[in-house]
Formats: sequence, C-alpha cells, structure tokens
Amino acid sequence: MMEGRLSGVRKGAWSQTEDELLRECVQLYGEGKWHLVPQRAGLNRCRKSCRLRWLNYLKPNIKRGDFGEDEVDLMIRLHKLLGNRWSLIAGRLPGRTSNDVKNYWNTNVRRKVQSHNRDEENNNNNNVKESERTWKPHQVIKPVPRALTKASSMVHGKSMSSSKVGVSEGVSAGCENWWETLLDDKEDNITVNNSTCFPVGKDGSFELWNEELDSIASEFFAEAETWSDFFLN
DNA sequence: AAGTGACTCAACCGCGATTGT
DNA sequence: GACAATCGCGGTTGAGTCACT
Repeated sequence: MMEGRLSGVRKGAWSQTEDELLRECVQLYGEGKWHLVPQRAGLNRCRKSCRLRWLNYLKPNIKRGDFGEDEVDLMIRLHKLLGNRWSLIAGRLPGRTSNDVKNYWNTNVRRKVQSHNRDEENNNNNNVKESERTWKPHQVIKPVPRALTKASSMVHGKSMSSSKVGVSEGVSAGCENWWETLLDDKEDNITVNNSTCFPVGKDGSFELWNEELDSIASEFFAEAETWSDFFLN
C-alpha cells in the first residue's frame, strides 16, 4: 500500500502521448510487472493507473460501442449465476472489460432487472398472500479462491477434486465440497446440496437453478478442464 | 442561448489476496 | 511466521456530454 504515498504523480485523463508511451512499453516488455511500467515508459503515473489504462482502453481486441442483445442476455444470466464478479463475467464476453461490464450493468441493465423484479413482485403480490411468501434472497455461487498459487497442483492440470480448496463465507456449511461435484451432472449436485447450497423457494423448490441457469452454467463450466481455467489468465 | 438535471464512462480508491524475503 | 511489496478486484467518483426546459 505504498502507492498512496507517491507524490507528484499525474492523475486524471490520459493524453495521446501517454497512451503511446504506455503502448510502446507494453509492446516492448509485455504485460505485467506493472510496478516497473511507469519507469520503463517514462510516465509520471502510478502503476495502477497504467495497468487500468492498458486493460480498459489500450489493450488490443477491446470491443467498443454498444453491447449486443446476446451480450446483454449473457451478462444478465452470468450475473445471476456469479453476482458482481465483473472480471469473471467479462471473461465470458470477448472484447469486453470488467469496467465496461460493470458500467453497462450499473447504467442500463440494473434498471431493467429492477423494474422486471418489481413487475414480478407485483404479480406475486396479486397471487400470493404476504404471509405465504417465504422466498429467500438468491445465494450466488462464489468460485474461490480468486487465484491459485503457482504451487497448486490444480494449476498444473491435476485433478480438481483431489486438492483442498477454500470455500468462501458465502457458501454454507454442509456443502464444503460443492466444487468436487461442480462439473458433474447438475441433478446429482442439486440432490446432494438441496437444503444448503441453493435457495429454497416457496414450496421448497430451487429458485436459482432453473433451466435457464442450467444452460448458462453448462456453457460457463464446459470449457474448463482445470481450475486454472477459471482463475488464471 | 442559458441553466440544470440526468446520464455515461474513464479513472481513482480501498482492500483482500498473493508473492517474495 | 512476520512483514513489505505488489497485484487485481469491486465500489465509487467526477468530468464531460446530452436532453430537456
């Protein structure tokens, strides 16, 4: 946390010259080692600012402009599955950055989803008496740890189920091994974890893991063979 | 044309996790 | 194990732009 102490570091919008310097530096030395970038590039910026500028703006293949219908649809479904894991969501939207996704969500999608939820709530209010409404908030699946150490056997392509992985506080006791069967057939998962990992609906059924999420989860997990596919670039 | 409120998005901040010594 | 340095993430801010009056 030394960055805050740096004095005289330029802030605010980036100039074209600064962009050029940063681009040249990354092309020359590659991505990473961000603490060296300001010095190497001759930029009076902190490493955080450099990293952010590269990742959100200068990096090749970044898609700009409006989100397509399919992208928004995927975003909504991934958000339902992952919560505010913007980097993970962005990872599934080619050319989009986590900042883009977050901004788009906060300005466009959130409103739509909220009004949609309000509509649904109104419908529920019409159909069900307040005392009978026992739904609980959705619990989001939180893949953890966010990153793995280089020493981790999973990183080297070994079995995912044979290694110990921490479980976030968001996952209830009783499903510590949710990750062990994550890639198995989801029916098995749900049966095993019925009362712990997933929210319970009015009649004891699952609200979260419906067919819609089944498809998106399959899509999300299908490409991954090891945990490193989820957590490491 | 001027004022102003809403909106967008690039950038900053704080913090937890990881890595190196 | 303790500590410092670094990385990466999500939340927040604020300048610029747009739409409306």
